[in-house]
Amino acid sequence: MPPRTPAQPRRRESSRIAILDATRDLLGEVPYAKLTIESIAARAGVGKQTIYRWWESKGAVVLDALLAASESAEGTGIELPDSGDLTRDLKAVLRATTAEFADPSFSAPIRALMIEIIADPALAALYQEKLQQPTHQAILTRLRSAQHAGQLRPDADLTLVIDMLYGPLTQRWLLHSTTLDDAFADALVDGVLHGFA
Amino acid sequence: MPPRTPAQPRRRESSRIAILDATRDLLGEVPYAKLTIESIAARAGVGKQTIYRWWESKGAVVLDALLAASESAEGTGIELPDSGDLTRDLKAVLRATTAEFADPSFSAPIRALMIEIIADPALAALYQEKLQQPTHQAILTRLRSAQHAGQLRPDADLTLVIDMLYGPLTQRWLLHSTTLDDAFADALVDGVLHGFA
Amino acid sequence: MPPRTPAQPRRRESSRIAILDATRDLLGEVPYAKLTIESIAARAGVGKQTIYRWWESKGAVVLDALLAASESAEGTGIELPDSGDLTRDLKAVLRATTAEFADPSFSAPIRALMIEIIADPALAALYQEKLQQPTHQAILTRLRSAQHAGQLRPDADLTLVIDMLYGPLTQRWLLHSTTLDDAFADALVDGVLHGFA
Amino acid sequence: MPPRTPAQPRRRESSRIAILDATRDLLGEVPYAKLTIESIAARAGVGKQTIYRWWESKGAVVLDALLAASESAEGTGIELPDSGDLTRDLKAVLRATTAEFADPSFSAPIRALMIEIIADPALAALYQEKLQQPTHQAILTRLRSAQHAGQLRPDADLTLVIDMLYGPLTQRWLLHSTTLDDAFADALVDGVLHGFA
DNA sequence: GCCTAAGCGAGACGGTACGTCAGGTCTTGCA
DNA sequence: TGCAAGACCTGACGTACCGTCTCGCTTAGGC
Repeated sequence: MPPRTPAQPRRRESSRIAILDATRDLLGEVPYAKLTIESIAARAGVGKQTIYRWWESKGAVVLDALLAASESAEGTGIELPDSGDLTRDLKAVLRATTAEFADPSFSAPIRALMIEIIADPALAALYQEKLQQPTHQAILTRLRSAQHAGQLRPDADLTLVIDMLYGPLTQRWLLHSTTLDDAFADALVDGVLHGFA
Repeated sequence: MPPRTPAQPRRRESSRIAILDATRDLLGEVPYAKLTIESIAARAGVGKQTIYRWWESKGAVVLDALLAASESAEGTGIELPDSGDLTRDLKAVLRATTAEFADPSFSAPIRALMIEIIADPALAALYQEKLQQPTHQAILTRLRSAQHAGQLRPDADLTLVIDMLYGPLTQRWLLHSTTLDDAFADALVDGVLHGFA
Repeated sequence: MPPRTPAQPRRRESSRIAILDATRDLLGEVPYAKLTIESIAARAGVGKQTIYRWWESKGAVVLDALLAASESAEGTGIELPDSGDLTRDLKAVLRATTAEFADPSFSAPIRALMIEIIADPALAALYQEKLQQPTHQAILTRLRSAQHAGQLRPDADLTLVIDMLYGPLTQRWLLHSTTLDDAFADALVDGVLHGFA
Repeated sequence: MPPRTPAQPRRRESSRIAILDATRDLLGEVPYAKLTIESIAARAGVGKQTIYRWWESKGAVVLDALLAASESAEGTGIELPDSGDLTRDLKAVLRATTAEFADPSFSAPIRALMIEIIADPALAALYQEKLQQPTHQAILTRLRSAQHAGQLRPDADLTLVIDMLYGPLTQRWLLHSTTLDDAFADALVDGVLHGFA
């Protein structure tokens, strides 16, 4: 007797997409507190159970929605500019991030995700693996290139560098600081690269 | 008719304290999502209306609860050690913060507050003024002293320094990163003070 | 110190009435299977919880709705005609019951209640006490009068007589028998009074 | 090409039996409200669709389940005792019915069926034809024999007699009356045969 | 020291969303 | 092609809290 196929669940792709689309739409329309499972299901034309069947929490849906968006946006992968001048390149990247944070249609969904992540370690792990890691990889590549070019100390902890670049930025953004602008991005890059002592 | 006295609110102090105590207790016992106004009122032996009368939101109650705790803890004010060696002093401070973050009974309430702040700019402003500012003031004092001693460049943006010290730390903590230890604190201080270029 | 009043629940009468009215209205409009707690609450302009707070089950609501209707209808109490001729009086009463059973607006609610009662002994007890007992009382009075007049045997078990009058009637009605008419009512009365041997 | 067989439904007998068995089992185990199509399908190891394909409603399944049970029990047909004494024979029959009603494993399924019947005229017709009619036939036979023997009036409406015997009994049983015992059965038979006037 | 208005505990209320359950339909392989 | 398995949309379930409201009670000023 042939091994019976374990009846793998025949998930309906159209529903999956409708749910993620609805989530993204709603994130742009209503304050996050109003983003309910019911509203997602209604907008997607889907039963609530279908959401509960495939996602563990609302945060997981939001993460997936953002993931789908970023994947369709990137295509193959992200790459940082490499002009040979590390300072200039990093400033460009951080300024871009700053601009994204300033645009609610971009930042609102991520802010929503952050709220879920902070309250849910499991989701945080998923976030790091799926969303953060690709970005970090791209920056790492650029930093290594700078290391080879002698623009960064050979023993520099590149992970730490990344955190020192993004930590303060994210911090100010999450806390609704008004002083999150290009000047700050520039000063941050300078500070990281030259130190203060 | 005599001029009516302006009827200044006769708030009951014992209820205020009971509410803040109950909030702090519950933050240590249940996951933040389970911290409801009703549970606070029940635990405090207080009517719900009494909470709604005096606080604008659950976040405001949480902020007040933490405020009350920190005030009773500090007494007059915080002061950083000043051994003359800035590096050593900052490492000590960041290691202490790291330790606090590692202790759930300490960090859970702040994490809860962060969730509220991220979703509510008004609360964020209150947080910066009431809770963050005193701490930052203390660090600023220490940094200025270091500037005078020539251990920090005279033109250093001290606010930026603070963000570069705390941003990465907070970031890792909020995202449940496992690599948040003394070594990281030390490397962070070294990175900020010496730069990587 | 005076004994503290035990804070008896301050139930809102207007809601109670709105719920019972809505229940009765719906029983006349939709098939019983569609009578949901949610539809009652919506029609009554009331939160679901208000129903769950004061009634144990949907059946209890239905019973109360019928009770309220019958109370407002009767006023003080029911009384059977007493023409001196028991046969004639009983036939009149059973024919009236037959007519009620034939009118859906009358019988649909009771049919609904029966469904609940059959599945719930507790509700059955309530039904007997609150709805059935008054009717039976009235018939009992008439039967006793007939006993005194010598139209019924002195040792007749009047409760049994009532069941023999109403049991077959109800039975046919519940089972949707088509042969439930005045002729049946008449024959039933004759049968009960004279027997078949 | 051979003439295509006209695709008569190839119903799987084993599934039919499994469904009826599962229904009967569950009726004895769980309160009727918990008897769902899903639970039947799961217990029978059958897809829900198979039930929907062959039965119109849950009530129809229940009816079939009881039908199957009674058929297997009886064999060819039921017959009442005929001792020559109608009173004695009827009392024996009604006492037996009373005993059945008192045994939940016997009466629970019928009670369930009653609930469905009361709400569904179509099912009621089926019930009368398939389950009730055979029993009534048997009683009719016995009553006719009594008529010939002069123990019943020649003009007695035997259908009415049956209803007068079973109506009160069923009534009390459905309404969970506690006073449903042998004494009641006996008094009922006496009442039907001799009347109360 | 009494009077009176406010704060207060309690908790009912109209709502919204939760997460679950079952209904009845549809789809996908297996037999 | 009948069937098991189970995903799917639908809609109701009973619960938890929301923020508002109404009750008496208590309690602190102002007379």
